[in-house]
Amino acid sequence: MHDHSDACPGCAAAPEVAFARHDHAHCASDVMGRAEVLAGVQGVRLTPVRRRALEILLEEHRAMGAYDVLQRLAADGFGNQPPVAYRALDFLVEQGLAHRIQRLNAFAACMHPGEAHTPVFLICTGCHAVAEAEAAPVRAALGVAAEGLGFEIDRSTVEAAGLCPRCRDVQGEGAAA
Amino acid sequence: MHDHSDACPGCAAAPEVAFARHDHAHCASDVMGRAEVLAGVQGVRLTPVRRRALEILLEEHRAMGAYDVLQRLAADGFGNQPPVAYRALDFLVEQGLAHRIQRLNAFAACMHPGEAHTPVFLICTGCHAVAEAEAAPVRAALGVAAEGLGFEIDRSTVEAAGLCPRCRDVQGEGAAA
DNA sequence: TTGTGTATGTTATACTATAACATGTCAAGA
DNA sequence: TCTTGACATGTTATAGTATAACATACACAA
Repeated sequence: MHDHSDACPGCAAAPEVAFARHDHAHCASDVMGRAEVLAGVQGVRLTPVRRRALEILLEEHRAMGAYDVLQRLAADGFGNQPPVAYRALDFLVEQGLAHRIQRLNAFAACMHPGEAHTPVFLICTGCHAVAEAEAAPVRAALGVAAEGLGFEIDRSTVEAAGLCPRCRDVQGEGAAA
Repeated sequence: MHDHSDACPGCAAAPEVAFARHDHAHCASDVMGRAEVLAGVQGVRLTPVRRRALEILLEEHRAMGAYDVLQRLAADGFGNQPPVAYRALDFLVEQGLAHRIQRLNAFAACMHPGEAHTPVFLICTGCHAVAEAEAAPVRAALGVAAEGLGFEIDRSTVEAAGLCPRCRDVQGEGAAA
């Protein structure tokens, strides 16, 4: 587990600790702060329900279904009908503050808000953590493949399911025992 | 539009015509033939409902929702409850005869059965055609990104939405006019 | 023929998502 | 101040996607 002094070198800034144990609360507050700033810059409003939805995603640090988020929001006094959650989540996705994980029909907080990216997602099937990985080389390869067919890419989804370092170790121990 | 003599140089074998007009019926029967052989080799049964589901996907040459397939199956005298379609489609996916397109909650026939692959999908938002593109370089890049985080990839999904050559041309004309 | 495994059919239900409309909030301009 | 308009939230209702559970049928081997 790494510790923090001033700037958070955690999951938001350093991909190599995405799956490592760390003071995620710090990362979360760091991301929240950046979200505030971004919303101001982009001229959109990070209203209570939207802010809370983002906090929930950050607290969980994993992909959550819209109905899971809804339940949490309702518990906090917000509406408890599906559109409440979907609207907040759609807003976050539009503003680049959250991502939709197609494979899971779920949403996860963006750990790099403001860096205008479409990341590659690594989804751990053991602990359901989701990390964002370096996407540029993958996109480049994808672009080449598409170009060969005369296809013009607009948006793309790259998601990998597998085991994060910790879950892999645990499984290894289990198999060894 | 290319024509065929004996072996089909069409969409199954030549990615560069995936989006080109061609005698898809030929490709379809070619793929069906290979599916028959594969089923035999793998010791599984390509039963009437499974075979018909694959034919439907091949005829359409695009990603279809399970309920669309179900409707077609029911019209052909098979059961008309969701599990009928899902079971047939799941079977096809398991055997590598079809692919699931996460982004669309839909299924498409595999154009390269037996080549044990997890392709990259190019989904045209204009005509809804789906092509399978060269995946190796993309996977390699993805593997590198995952390795950097100590993540072990099991399965991955790579899907790009955009415009196929024909739809791009049509749109270009529209914009020019 | 009788069991065993697999496939199919059916009912019911769970999960995911959005359309449509009512109400509320807030700031800019008359 | 009032009004207006844009945006946000809340609610009802429904559409779309997927699976659990159980009953029936069929094929093949013992």
